Amino acid sequence: MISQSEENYLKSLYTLAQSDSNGEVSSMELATYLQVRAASVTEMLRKLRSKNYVEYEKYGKIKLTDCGLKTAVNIVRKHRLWETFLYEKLKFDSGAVHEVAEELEHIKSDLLINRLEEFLDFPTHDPHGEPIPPKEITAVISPKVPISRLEVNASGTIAPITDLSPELQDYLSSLGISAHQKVTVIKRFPYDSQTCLLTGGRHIFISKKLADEVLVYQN
Amino acid sequence: MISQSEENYLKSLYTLAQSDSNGEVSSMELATYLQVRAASVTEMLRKLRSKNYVEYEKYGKIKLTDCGLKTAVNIVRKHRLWETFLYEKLKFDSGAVHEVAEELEHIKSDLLINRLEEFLDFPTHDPHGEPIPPKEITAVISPKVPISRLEVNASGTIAPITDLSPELQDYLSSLGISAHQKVTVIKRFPYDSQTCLLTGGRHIFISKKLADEVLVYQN
DNA sequence: AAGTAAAATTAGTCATACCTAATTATAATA
DNA sequence: TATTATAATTAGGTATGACTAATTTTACTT
Repeated sequence: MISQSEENYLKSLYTLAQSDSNGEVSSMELATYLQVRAASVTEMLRKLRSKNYVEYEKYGKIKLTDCGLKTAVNIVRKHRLWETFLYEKLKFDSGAVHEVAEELEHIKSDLLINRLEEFLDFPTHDPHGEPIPPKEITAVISPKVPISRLEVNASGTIAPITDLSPELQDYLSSLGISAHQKVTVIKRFPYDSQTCLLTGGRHIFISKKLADEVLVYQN
Repeated sequence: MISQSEENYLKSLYTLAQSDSNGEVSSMELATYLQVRAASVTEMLRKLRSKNYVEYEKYGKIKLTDCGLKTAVNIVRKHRLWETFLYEKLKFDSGAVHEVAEELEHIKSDLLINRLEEFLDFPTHDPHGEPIPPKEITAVISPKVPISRLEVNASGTIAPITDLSPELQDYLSSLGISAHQKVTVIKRFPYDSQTCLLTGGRHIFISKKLADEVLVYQN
């Protein structure tokens, strides 16, 4: 899981490379921009390298990897969509949107940002006139597993349930379970394999039979 | 500045006290609810006490102070307003709103949450039917100071500028400065007291004359 | 080519927020 | 009342992400 700090470093790396003439970013530039010390930058670069977000050798050039670039662009995309929301819908002054968007950009939900984009009617530019990068075409088909296959303490996101029987859909909805919802397995009782889930701040108990039917994306 | 964890503890304390018959919350209950160990709860309680959010003696009862209660209610308010937004505007399933609202509730901007409430047309209940607490009547008149009085590294939020001359308002807007905007003093040059501000990710230089005129709320 | 200033790195420290293991206090029960 | 189980606390440890101070490397200048 990428941290807020890591995201900020990646975004800054990307932003600075864009505005710099040569496209190269130094540690000092990063440190000044992020208002931290050079030593902190060095440490973070080592971590980002270990996670395959940047390439660099010590005293050498800093370069985003493909993965780092994708991640950075995605944060910029989120930032600009939130700025647009604040300006267009909440009537913020254009000067005031940045600060709040700095926080909102770190909210981790693809569904959220895609729905927000749709809600804003697919804007192409933010209030400052900067272009909003398009959605990453993630043709990654994440494998689905039944809840019964999730281990205790593991989490998953409920997959669309439209291909289940209407009875089952009703039952799930009455239990308070719906698509896109994050669930965590709290406990499984050996006696009858009853599963206790934590979701939406509540505990829900489901039978083995149901847990075999409902699929989740593992996270 | 209150941290995200501190906010979560306060909110949980409030929520558990509401649902419990006696209104008393034990450390173990908190630990289970927050999915942390009892030792972590003890530590956090000591910290919250030192910040005057809770009252308690060791091995004694836990009780929110006035300030702790206000803070907790405010987080619940933000949570429920965000849930309403996700459900009403972004067409989230009601089961899926909680998880994302758990993150959104920690965004620190009074302006944001008040504008969101207005945008949603002052809803009284969230998608689960829970009441949305009203805005805290904070008759606290925060003192305003001119930017020239902010020390280096200090931050402030630009106060409404409508009582300045139209010329000055134009000038500020051309510099990219508007009300509600957060600014940080990066540097002040002794020679002419020119001030360098960081705002919206950009550096802006303003004269002593201007810095004397523009007022900020200190944060 | 040598000297120096700036940039980058390393080593060691601190605060936050979690953890485990061991201990102490409280509450329930025989 | 003595025992015992549960709850709460303390002590000590980990990872993150910042810091300062000291050192090393690079790059510029003469």
